[in-house]
Amino acid sequence: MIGGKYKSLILWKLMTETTLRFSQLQKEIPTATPKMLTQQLRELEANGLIHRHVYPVVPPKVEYSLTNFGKSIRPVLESMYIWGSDYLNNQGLQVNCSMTAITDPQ
Amino acid sequence: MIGGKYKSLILWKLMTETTLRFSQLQKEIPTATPKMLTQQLRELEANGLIHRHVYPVVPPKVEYSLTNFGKSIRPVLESMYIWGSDYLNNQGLQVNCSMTAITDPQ
DNA sequence: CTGCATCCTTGACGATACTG
DNA sequence: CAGTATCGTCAAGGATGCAG
Repeated sequence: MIGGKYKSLILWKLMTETTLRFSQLQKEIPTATPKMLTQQLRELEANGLIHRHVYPVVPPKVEYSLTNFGKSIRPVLESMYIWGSDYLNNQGLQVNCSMTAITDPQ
Repeated sequence: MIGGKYKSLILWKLMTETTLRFSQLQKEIPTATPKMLTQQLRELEANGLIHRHVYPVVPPKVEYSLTNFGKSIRPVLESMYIWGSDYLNNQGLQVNCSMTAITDPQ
């Protein structure tokens, strides 16, 4: 369920923003191609973690938000974030909250 | 750093057992081939999460244990375990603490 | 703007056999 | 007992182009 490369980051962004458009997610996660972003968003939706709201307008507008089930994993992501922050601080590094900081550099 | 398929499970086993031999880990994680188990153990060691103690005896005896750094991720694994358990309970399922329960069935 | 279709590369992982 | 060596597969992910 959390197998994808960007899923945890998507969820993390949605934790703090409550609602995000597709283009906003692209800016937040520039390393993810549109294809991958779409794919992982659909999988998160299929697993009931996020909700996809399509506005029937031109140009298209789609907003993503967490479901209650999605919100339930907040403690997990928080503990991961805390652990990662502590680790970086011990290394004398800054937490920049981007891909390179939250995810694994290895 | 936690990219491998069995790493979180290895760490989890070491959390409760404090020290485990290679053969014990094989029994605990039967789906992992010796090759994969070795590989992931070496990576965890390289990342400073576990310690590998080799006894110079015949037949060989190797024990694995958590380093202090490895112990520091306990809160992360615990929150994941709690979240997973809650989810399974809501589904009316039992927690069996094996691969299929802790990791993602998807 | 928000995707989908297609092709391609890569490396994680599995299977099997062998060893000090 | 605790691995190593080799080969093979397969699917995740990237690049690019097109579309409603």
